[in-house]
Amino acid sequence: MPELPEVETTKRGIEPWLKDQIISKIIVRQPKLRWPVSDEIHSLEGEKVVSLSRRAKYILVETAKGTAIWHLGMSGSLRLVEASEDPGGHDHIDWQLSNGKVLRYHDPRRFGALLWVAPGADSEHLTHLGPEPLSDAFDAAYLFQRSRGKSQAIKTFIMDGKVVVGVGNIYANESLFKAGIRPQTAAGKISKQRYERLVAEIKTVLAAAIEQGGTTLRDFVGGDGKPGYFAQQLFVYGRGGQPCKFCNTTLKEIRQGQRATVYCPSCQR
DNA sequence: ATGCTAACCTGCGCGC
DNA sequence: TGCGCGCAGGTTAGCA
Repeated sequence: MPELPEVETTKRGIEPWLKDQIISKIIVRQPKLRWPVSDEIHSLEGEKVVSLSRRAKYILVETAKGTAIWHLGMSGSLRLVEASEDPGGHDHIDWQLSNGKVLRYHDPRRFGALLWVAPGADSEHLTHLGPEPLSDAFDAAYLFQRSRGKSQAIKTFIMDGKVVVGVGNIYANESLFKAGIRPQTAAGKISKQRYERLVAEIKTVLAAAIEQGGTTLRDFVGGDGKPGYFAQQLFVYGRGGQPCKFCNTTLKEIRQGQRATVYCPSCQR
């Protein structure tokens, strides 16, 4: 479930409990995630957590003996639990901490990952990523330039992590609605002016969702175990066949690259 | 190079 | 009540 706001919320939620703590022990009950969990992850045992950071939808936990990189996939969550709390189904990984707490990774679909990279090394997964959507590097000039000559639909274009990271299916739908752009439009045919609007809406929508702790759909919980409250503010995602909140036109639902796209045929041109 | 499809995996809701 | 089908927040490999 996690999109960028959920990942950022998770990172902020667990950071105070992890930073400067010693990782006493790492228990991997199920190593078969998106990529197998390497045995080298155990080199973090006994190490102090120096810092946490986020790049795209990855959470990086740095120690002197290497960096752990979490990805939550579609259904993953990370939260702090008491050591006395028994693991349940799909609780694949525990990090026992020196403060007595346990960082517990839960992921029914196992599309997530826990990677280990050596100190000072770069992960292959992070090296070819586009700019962060909330950074100054992501602007209309950049998107306009990157999109010239592309016949690809604007929606799949902005969901491509090599173009810009962190724009998942929910926020791609929402920002295209707010920008008034039809999702099927070829990226290469969109004017600089319309990209100005789109970039502004992507930044606004993501920032607002982070502010409110992410979007809760089915089972997401942030690092503190509390759900987010953005879901009721969605204009199009999950609302196919229902009336547009602006103009009352029936929202249309189509598929683009096996993902649901919902848009307003009247507001989005 | 570009852009689309299938695949990874489990759970849930819906229609019958 | 139970069963089968379709769908779900992401990402990558492979193919035309």
